[in-house]
Parts: sequence; C-alpha cells; structure tokens
Amino acid sequence: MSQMRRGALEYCVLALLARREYYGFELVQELSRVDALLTSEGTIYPLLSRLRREGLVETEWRTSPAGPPRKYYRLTPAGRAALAAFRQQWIAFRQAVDGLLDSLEGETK
Amino acid sequence: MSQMRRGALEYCVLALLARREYYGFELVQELSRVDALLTSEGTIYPLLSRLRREGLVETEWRTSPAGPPRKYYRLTPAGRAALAAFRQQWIAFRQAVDGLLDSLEGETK
DNA sequence: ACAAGGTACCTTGTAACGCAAGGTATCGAT
DNA sequence: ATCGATACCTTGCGTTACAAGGTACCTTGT
Repeated sequence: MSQMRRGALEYCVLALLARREYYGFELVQELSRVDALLTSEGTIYPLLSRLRREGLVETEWRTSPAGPPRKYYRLTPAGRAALAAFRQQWIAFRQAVDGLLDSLEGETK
Repeated sequence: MSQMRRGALEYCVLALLARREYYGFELVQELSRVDALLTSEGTIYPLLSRLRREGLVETEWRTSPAGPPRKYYRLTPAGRAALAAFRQQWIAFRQAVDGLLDSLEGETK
C-alpha cells in the first residue's frame, strides 16, 4: 500500500498547501484522516525538507498558543506549477489504471 | 512519473492477465500503448518472475509461429484474489488523491 | 527552581520496486 | 554459416516512503 503513495504523496501535501498554509504536524494529522494517505512524521518532515530545497514551498517559524514554536509551510509559485503539472499526469495515470480494472469489473459481474 | 507506477504496475499486469493469457513481450507492448503505463522488458520480466514466485501467475512455454518460443502467463486463483483486493485499495487511494486535487480545481477556476 | 507531560520538529538507515543496459537464445531467410 | 527479428533474462542503480530514535520548547504541578 505504501508503494502507491510513492510519487503521489508529495503532491497530496502540495494540494493541501494550495488550500491554506499548514505546520508540519498538522499535515501529518490531516493526511492521516484518510486511511489511504496514512503517513507519519518520519515521512513528512524529510519530504517537506526536500520540497523546500526544491523551492516548491517556503517556511516561516511562529510561536504557538501553547507548546513549542511551529514551522508553517506555504506553496510557492513553482510549487503551484508543479502541482498543476502533476494533476495532468495523475488524471492520465488514474484513467489508465481504472480502464484496466474496469474491464475486470465487467468480468466479475 | 515512474514513481506513480510503483505498487500499481504489477496489478495492471494482473488485470491484463485477468482478460486473457499473454506472453511477456506482448504485455510490454500492451501496457506501453498508454503513455502513463509506458514500461520496458527490464521492468516486466523481473516483475513477472516475482509474480510467479509469489504464486499469482503460472507459466507455459509454447512454440511461436515464427521466431523463438514464447512464455505464456496466466492468472492463478491467488492472483485473481490479489487483484480484487488491490481494486479496493486503489479505489480508496484514487478517491483520496482526487479529493485533494479537486479542491485545487475549485480554486483555480 | 525543577520535573514531567504534551506538542513539535528532525535525522538516519532501511527496504522495495521501477528502470536501463547489456546479455543470451531461437527461428527463418539468405 | 551468417544475419536480422523476436523473445527472454539478469543485475546494479536510484528514488522515496517509512520507522525508530532523538532533541527542543512550553505549560503545569510540586
């Protein structure tokens, strides 16, 4: 199952950040609300670090209402462009896999 | 792009074999008719070898009309079950990713 | 002032699988 | 016997998701 997240997880993160800015821990929680996207900090923090390095997100430290300071992440224009490009690829990929599985559906019914 | 095929490619192969039996090279050609599933022998032969080892497919050598003999692959009951299980996971995963990207769609429109 | 619990961030090593490149083998035609 | 086309195969590599362990900060209680 984790193999399916490969290549797609980073864009799920970018898609969340397209809505609003999040801090790291929040992203883990938000993604994990869906079983299919269940992930952990050990995955998200290195991923966010790479996205920042690639210029797809930018960060900002802020104090927290209670507890340690939080690192907020925001999409950059490059990140938004990467996300748009991924959408096209994802649609094509999804339709391809759906097409193969649908023909199976017909057989099992 | 190749990362998206991770975890899903093997089930695309199983889905093709659910329709009818194929020989190895044919599978490469059939998959590669769709850009999103473009792959190569270097990928498919090791994958088929693993599927056979895992008992999801079975093989049969046959002479060819012209050229070298062909190794035909067929789904086993275990393979069919694995495929059905994957379908559930794929649907959940696809909907999760679609959900994230759809909210993006709303924003860009 | 100090300790503990909760929250938040981070790093590193591991594993799995898709891929490319190079290789061998068989068959028919010349 | 040689060559071209077809078919199969193997191995090392690269990428990314993950787990486990770690550090740091803030609030609360003693």
